[in-house]
Amino acid sequence: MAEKRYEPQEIENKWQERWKEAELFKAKEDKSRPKFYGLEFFPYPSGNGLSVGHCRNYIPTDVICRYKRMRGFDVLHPMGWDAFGLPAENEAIKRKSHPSETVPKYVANYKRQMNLVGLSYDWSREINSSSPDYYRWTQWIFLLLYKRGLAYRSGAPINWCPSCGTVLANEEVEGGRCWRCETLVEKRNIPQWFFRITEYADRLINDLDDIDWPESIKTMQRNWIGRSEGVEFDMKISGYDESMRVFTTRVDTVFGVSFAVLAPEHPLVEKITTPDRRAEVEDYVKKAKVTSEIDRLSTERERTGVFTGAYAVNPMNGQSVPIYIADYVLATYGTGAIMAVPAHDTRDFDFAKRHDLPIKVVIAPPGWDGSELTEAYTEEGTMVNSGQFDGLPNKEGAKKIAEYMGSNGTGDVKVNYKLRDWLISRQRYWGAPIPIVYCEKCGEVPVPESMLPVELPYVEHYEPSGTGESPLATIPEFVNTTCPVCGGPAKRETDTMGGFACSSWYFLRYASPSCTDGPFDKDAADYWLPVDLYVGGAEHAVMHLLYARFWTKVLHDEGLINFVEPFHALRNQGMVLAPDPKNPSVWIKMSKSKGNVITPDEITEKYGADSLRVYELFVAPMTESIQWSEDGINGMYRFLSRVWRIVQDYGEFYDPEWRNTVRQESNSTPGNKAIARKVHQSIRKVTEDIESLQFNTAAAALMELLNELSKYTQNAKLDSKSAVFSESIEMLLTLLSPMAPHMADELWNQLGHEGFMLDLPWPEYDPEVAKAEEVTLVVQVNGKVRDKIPVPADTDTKKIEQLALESERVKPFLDGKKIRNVVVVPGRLVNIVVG
RNA sequence: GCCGAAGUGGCGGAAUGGUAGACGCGCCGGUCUCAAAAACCGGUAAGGGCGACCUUGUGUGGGUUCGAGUCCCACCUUCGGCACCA
Repeated sequence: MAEKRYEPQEIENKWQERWKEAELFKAKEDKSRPKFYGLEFFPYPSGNGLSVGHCRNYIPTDVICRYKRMRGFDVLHPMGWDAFGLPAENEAIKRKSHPSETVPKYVANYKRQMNLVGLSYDWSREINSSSPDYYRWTQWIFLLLYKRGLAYRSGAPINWCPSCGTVLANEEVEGGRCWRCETLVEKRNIPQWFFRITEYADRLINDLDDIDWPESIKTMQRNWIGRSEGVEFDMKISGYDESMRVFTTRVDTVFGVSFAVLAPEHPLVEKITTPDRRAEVEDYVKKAKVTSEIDRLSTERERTGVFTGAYAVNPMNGQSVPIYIADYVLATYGTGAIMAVPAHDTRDFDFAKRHDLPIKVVIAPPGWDGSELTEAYTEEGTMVNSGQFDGLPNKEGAKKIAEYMGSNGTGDVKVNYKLRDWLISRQRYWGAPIPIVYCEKCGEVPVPESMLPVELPYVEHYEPSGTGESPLATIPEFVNTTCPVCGGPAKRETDTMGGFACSSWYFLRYASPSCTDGPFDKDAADYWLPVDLYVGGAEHAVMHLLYARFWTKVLHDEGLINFVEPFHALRNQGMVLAPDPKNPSVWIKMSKSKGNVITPDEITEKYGADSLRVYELFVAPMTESIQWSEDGINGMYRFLSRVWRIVQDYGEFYDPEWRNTVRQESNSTPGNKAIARKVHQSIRKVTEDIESLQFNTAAAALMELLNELSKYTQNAKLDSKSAVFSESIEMLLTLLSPMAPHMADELWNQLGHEGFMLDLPWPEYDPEVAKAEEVTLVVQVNGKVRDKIPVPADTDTKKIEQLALESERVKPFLDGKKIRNVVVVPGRLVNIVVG
């Protein structure tokens, strides 16, 4: 047989064409079979194209989808484009083009690259969030939220990114900076559209218990929502007919209040400040306004604040305490006012020290001798100096005080959240227009469903104005319209929705991507959803992954779907790291801006897509970051070349009818028996590993199988068709096919078969064949290995013990010592305990 | 500071409480070759011994157990997240 070298470039393109012609990856809705919906975060198409880093996201899902297909599932594995939004628009600006031109160009390139890697997407379901067919339904869902009272316009202070020229949601601000461009955000007061995600806070926390997500992401969401239970109560302000309402989670410490604090922005500040304090207070308020955002970034912040001149009364003991304003109290959380208990809160303690305020202990630490505290005591303890509550454990005291306050009307149990409503307006061009018009007579009017989509007009100059006004506001033909209610003159809302609106429901659209009478077909959504496995980066923990859960719950409440969580299992793939060109000993994330990108194009050109795929699967568990290594790829190329060669060298001994005789033949010689055993052990191992997403060890198992098979072919001296060899090579190719699909299909055809391995059933292992006949008995003395004895797998305990004690290697260690115990673990080891 | 994840050869990483280092990379030696590359075969935790073997070894210190990389306690380090949320 003429030896053919393994030239992946030749075969890969051929098979990609054949897969396409056969529509091999088209999702079938058989419905008599189980379904599997595998999904990756849909990317925004960038001009930089895909790197091998992006492939780390797509390859594992591709393997599991191909595997599930062979397992007999109806598989949905779609791909689409997060084409609306800031990243796409910024990129077009940078390249002095228009997003409507750049997006299709970049999409075509992404698609080309994805096919190059052999990803099994059903392209008949491709979606694009910037297409009117799609965003029409984004607008439709906006109106649904509006109808349900979950979308509203408000003038609360919001975060403004001066560089992006738009407002941002809270989730898009990281450490006081814009998450995209790292510019410091400013506070502005511009009326904006919000989604009332806070209404779903409790459900968003509780339902986390039912989904298979990384614990770290769940924790991040819980912390972001930040539920805390406490008590809200009134403190009367001396000399005024006013009181300040405060929130505390430590009502048990209320007898230790030695001052109270208002946020600088609190409306009461103006009213209660005494004339002699006014100048200083106003000065502080002014400073707080200007510097608070920047200050927040410094870790060692001073606990500043000023006295207002007013006093508040502690409702529990009637004591008057001074009221301060301080920027460590936030206007946006709770009531914007607190009771301060320096003895039991570290911030209040610092403030009290700095301003010379009393520190009164009311929760005694265990063994407390009455001395002064050197730092706040925030742990549990016994209540002291707390009137009738003295002597109670503080937790119990908290309950009693809350009850007492409830009964006399001073306070109530209250739950607060850190979560703020989701700000959706953007003063940018490239997004779905918010479907609202403002009529002089009728006021705010939603655009009727029949008039959707509100199309985004094409404009030459779409750059952000930076004034807080959307670029759409400069287009009279867009702005001026008629009121859908009264027909009178009206103006359109000119803000667009942030990109996270588009991505909050796209996974539903794939179920019925061309549905025209709704965002999706209910039956199709109920069949395919929820997503069984969702793979993407962890950076979306409190953005996309939170928003999508919220929208899913709203759609469920409207009766449009029958599930409440969109993504059953979630995994975060690890990053691909490459050396920093500025400092090659440092590994950093592969990115265009750092100049260390490797493209799949150059790698497939050199080694082929299958080598790239196996490399990214093998090098580490999918959730770990990896250090890119071309030597590593070459190793995978070598592995695949050896698979290739074994078919070239021994393919003539392959018999497609091997099933008839294989068990007989495999029992004929020890060599046959051993390789058959390895084959069936490998089927078990690879199956289990793919099921549990441990692709690295699955690939390692295939390498082991190949190593054994190579030895077998060298020793067996094959001279005619062999059922044992045939089973081995067929199983090797089958198990390899989800990871290296091009090579598998090529060799499968070279062995004389038609069609695609994807259409084959996944093999089952035979436990009888996989069973080891002989095991290595490890003999330990006091836990140290002293001998290894091969024994038949079914040797009984007594015999094992006897063999161990008779071992020549073991004897010297028993010499002159008393045997105290012999532990026998059948099939594994013996431990002789001497003393 | 709080929360989360993780520390294993030269490197990436394997190990239901039961032979630590599977598999791969790199390196060393060999075969083939005029030579090199490729390919193939063998070796490769550290220390000791001619050797069979022995000793040590999974971040540190304790503990539980016949037996601990794995479980428990304390600590150290790295990475990721949050950033005064009362």
